[in-house]
Parts: sequence; structure tokens; C-alpha cells
Amino acid sequence: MDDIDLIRNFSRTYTHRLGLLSKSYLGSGLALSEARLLHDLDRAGPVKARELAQGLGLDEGQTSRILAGFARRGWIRRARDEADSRQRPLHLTEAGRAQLEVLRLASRTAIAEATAPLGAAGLAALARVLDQASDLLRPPQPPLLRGLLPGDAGQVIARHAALYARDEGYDQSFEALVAEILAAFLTRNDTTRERGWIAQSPGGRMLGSIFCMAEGPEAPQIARLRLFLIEPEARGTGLAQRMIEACLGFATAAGYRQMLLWTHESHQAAGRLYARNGFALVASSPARAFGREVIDQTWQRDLP
Amino acid sequence: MDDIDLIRNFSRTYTHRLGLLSKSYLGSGLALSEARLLHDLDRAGPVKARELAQGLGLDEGQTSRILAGFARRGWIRRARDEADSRQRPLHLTEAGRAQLEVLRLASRTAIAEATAPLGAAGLAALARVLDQASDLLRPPQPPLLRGLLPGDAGQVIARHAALYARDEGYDQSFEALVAEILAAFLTRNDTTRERGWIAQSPGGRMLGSIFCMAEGPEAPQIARLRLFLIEPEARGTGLAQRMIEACLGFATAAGYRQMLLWTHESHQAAGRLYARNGFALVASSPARAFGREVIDQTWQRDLP
DNA sequence: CTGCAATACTTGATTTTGTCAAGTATTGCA
DNA sequence: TGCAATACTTGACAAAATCAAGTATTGCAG
Repeated sequence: MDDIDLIRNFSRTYTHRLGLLSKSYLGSGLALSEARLLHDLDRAGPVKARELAQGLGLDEGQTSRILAGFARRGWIRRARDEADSRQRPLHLTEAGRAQLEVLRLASRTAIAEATAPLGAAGLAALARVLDQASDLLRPPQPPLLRGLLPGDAGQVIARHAALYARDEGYDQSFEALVAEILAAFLTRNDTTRERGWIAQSPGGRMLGSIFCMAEGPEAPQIARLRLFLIEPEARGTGLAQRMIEACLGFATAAGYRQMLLWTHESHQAAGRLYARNGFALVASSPARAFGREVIDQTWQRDLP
Repeated sequence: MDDIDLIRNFSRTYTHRLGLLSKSYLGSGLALSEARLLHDLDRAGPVKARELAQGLGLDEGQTSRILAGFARRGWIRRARDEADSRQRPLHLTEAGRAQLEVLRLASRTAIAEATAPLGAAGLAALARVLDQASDLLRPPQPPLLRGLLPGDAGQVIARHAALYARDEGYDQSFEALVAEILAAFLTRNDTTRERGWIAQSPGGRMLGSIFCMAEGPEAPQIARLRLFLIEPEARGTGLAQRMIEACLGFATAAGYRQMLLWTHESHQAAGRLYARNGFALVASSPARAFGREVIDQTWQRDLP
């Protein structure tokens, strides 16, 4: 079962269990197309009929008839455009908004009934998962950089372990190492000298992580960039650059004079990124780590 | 935005971006209902028309007409039931299966086109997320207990941290502690004396965890049950009992004579579970931990 | 400034699909 | 034996979608 079959499979399960996709609106006397149209009318400014039709993939003729019905029922006002009187910019009236609320309640009831067997916790889990799907389906928005919340460290560990196991064949000792690094970071809790960032999509999916950590009490002027990871689907979007800038900026402000980082030769895209940001390769040595032969690299740059 | 609004929101986004729910089948000349019906006909044994109609929420009359069309095109055979000649048990023919494959390819192409803007990694992420949703929507299947895979330890940490922060207000020192415990467990990698189990749904969602760990070299006969957590939506299903049995069974087989565990007074359901499984409360003391006042409990039982 | 293509929407004709109610044949059972 | 229930079909109709042609208006090339 590949990715596309999984999606097909979901579509079937979903329409089966939540048949409301096509019917729930009958309770309020509106057809699905009418409901979708009414929903799309709910904007700040005026809308053009053609835009609506194209946005929903509806026939223009059908759209025209449905809109006529809305106007008859007083749900929309059709103005006349001063500059171009072919257009009839549409506005939802108060009555239209009220109808939209009726619709919303009907659809909520239908969903609540259809998901009743899941229980409250199951519903919450479903909502969380579907919200992530919505987030993926939306046109990509610039990610947010934020500090760590409960559970983030665990997720950073999980994603490091899963991706490095898949792409590099690392064994579980790598997951142990990452867990140790993060456990120590959280325990020190030195918020003035150390910081972690999570990149997240507007919908809350974790897209990556980066950490600035102190090298240690014996080298107070040296910071280390660690646990820099970006999810595959967020690579090549300029996010990496933003994250590294946040990290360098913090390290500089915190008074460090130098930053180190450790990576592997095989991460070539990462290497180019470090080079572009003023890092230089200062050491390189073959090593056996996490069940694999790798070539360790140490990069370094001075901070302003 | 509550759970139900998130689901509503997903429905809209999904139908908008993957409008194929209603149309893609036109490429193959079949209406949505026809496609769904054909799909549901694909079973080992014979099917009754009424079952199909009810399963899909279709009108029986409509179903009858569509099935007549299928028979005309040679996609199904309508037998006559020996015992009850009112029924006409349905079988998909080879031609019917071929048509189903045509449909499958058309729908795959449509999904591939609609998801093209996501890229391969985005598609994989979407498929992973929607597969979890399918899993939640399916009637619950008995969970699986399995060993740890890469990323599991991280997820165990994340879920402990997130749930205890939400329900008990624990701060990040708790996440650090869990990460430390797991890092040490993975590093020891003592597979004969220690083991962790992940409970997962058939679709792969993590539903819980439990670990049997050695108390330490100074007490070789004592095992400790740790990191026992069950996701809210999987509570009250008997899963906890299965997990504790797996853990006790392993500890006994590994030669331990006694098992300890540590919990808090506020976890009353857990306390009852431990009592039912032969544990006795041996110590109880107020403590300040993870930013909260709690009452620590130690439970203990002998192993056979 | 004229005429023709393009735009924004409407209307009509037709097909497709869904719905409701009545119809046939058969079974089970009091 | 007869009557309700079951399994499916058919007819009549309504709703929705589709295709094509229609009106009014605008923009712009010549």
C-alpha cells in the first residue's frame, strides 16, 4: 500500500463513517453545493460569482441559479459595480450569516453523532490528526520559530531517530545519544546561555529543530549548534537559513565568541549551508558510530 | 476552534483540494455511487443487494437500477439463492474486477495530480497522517504489543511530557527525567534482562508503553516497572491489563524475584490496576516534584 | 468611433441522479 | 390458509448537474 493508496483508503473510510460530506445539510434544507457556496460567500469584501464558481468547481449556470435563490431568500445582496456593470458583487447579509450559523450547528450535530462511538478522547485524537492534514493541504505558509513546549524534546528525539534510521541506517544508540543530549539540556535549563527552537507550520506540525548549547564550563566562549533537523517536506524552502540565523543571532547576543558544530560528510546540502553562513571545515575523520561507518566533520566560525 | 470545528474545517479543505471525492470517476464514466457500489462488491463471497445499499446509505431503488446496469455490462453475476429465491446473491466477474482496476488507476491519477504541489515528501507526510485518521475511524481492533523501533523512545518521552504537563501541570524537568531514563535504557541495551513494549493500533498509532527495567547491579533480583502510559483514547479497554501481564511475564521469565513501581496517589485507576495484579502499596510520602506537590507511592509484589 | 472578441452573468433544454411510494414474488409463521 | 415480513424491482417525480445558447457590457485593434 503506497502513499496514494493510503489516501484512497482514507477517502473511502471517511466518506463511509462521516457520510455527512454529502447529506448532513439536508437537515437544513440546503444541498451540498448551496452550503459550500454560502460558506464561501462569508468574506469581508464583495465576491464575484465567477470566482465562487471556479473556486468550488461548480458550473456557472448552476451557481447563477443558486445565487438567485439566495437573493430571493434575502441571504445576499447583489450590488452593481460602478466601473463595470456586468459584474454584480455579492455581499452576505445578516440573514445570510444567520443561515450560515444554522448550517454550522446542523453540521456540528451530524459530526458529533457520527463520531460518538469514538468517545471524547478519540474525537480529540481524530481532530488533532485531521488538523495536521488540513495544515498539509493548505498552501504552504511561512513556518514559525518558537521555544520548546512540553513534548517537543521527545518529538525532536523521535524524529532524529526515525529519519536517521531510515536514511542512514543508524541504530538505537543514536536515539540514546540524542535523548541524553536533550535530557542534559532540559536539566541545565540555562535560558540565558542556551536555547532551542522548534520550527512549526501555522497548523502546529513540527517541521524542524535547532539548538544553541554551551560547549561547557571549561570553554565559556564557545557555543555549539546541535540537533539541527528539518523534516523532508520542509527542505529547500529557506527554513534552514532562518533557523541558523536565529541560532547565530542568539549565540552572538549571549556573548559567545565562537560556534562549533558536528556533522557528517554525507550531509552535503547541510555542508553548503554551513559554508554559506561563515562556517569552515576544521576537522574531518572517519569513525564508526551508531552501527555505521561515517566521516565526522567539525565546522567552526567566529561570532562578531 | 474546538475538535468538531477542526473536523469541519478539514472536511472543507479536503473536498476543496481533492475535489475528486465527487468527480474523478467521471473519467471512467462512472458516477460516485456506482464506483462505491462496485468497490463494495469486491469480496470473497456473495453479497446481498440490500446489504450493499445499507452499507453505503444508498436508496434501494437506486441500488437496484445501478446493479441492473452492472449486470448488463457483464460486471456482476446475479445468482439465485437455492434456499430463498427472493435473494439474488451478487458476484463480481473478472470483467467487473478489471473495471475496478480501471477505476483505481483513474482515482490514483486524480490524487497524484491534486497532491502534486505537495511534493513527494509532503505526499508521504499527508498519507501518514490520513492513515492515522483511517485507523481512528475504523472500528477499534485489539492493539498489538511490540518491541521498540527507532523513534519510539522519543515518542514515549513526548507523550509522557505532553500528557503529564496537560493533566498534572508537570514542568520540563519531568521530560528531562523521562529522557534520561530512556537514554540509559537504550544505552544498556540489555535485551535479556530489560525490555520495553509499545502498544500500537493495527494502523500504527502508538497507544501506550510499558517497560521492565533492572533495579540495578546491587539488587539483581529486583525489577522495576516504568514508563507505563496509555493514551486517553485507549483507556478502559483492557489494554492496560494486557500490558502489565506482558511485563510481569517477562520479568518472571528473566528470573527476577520481585517487582517495584513508583506512581502518584492521584492516579487512582492505575492504583486499582496494580492492586488487582498482586502489587501492594509499601510506601507513600509527600514530595515536591516537577513543579508540583504530589504524594509519591511505591508498590511492590513478589514474582513466582 | 466602429465593430468584434472577450467578459460576466443568465436562461433554457436535457440528462443524470436521487427520492418516495407502490409493485411483484417469495418466505415464515400463527 | 392467510397475512405480515423480506428481497428486490419499477414507476413517477423532484432535485441537481451539465451543456449550450442567450443578453448586456467592456476593452481594444484598426
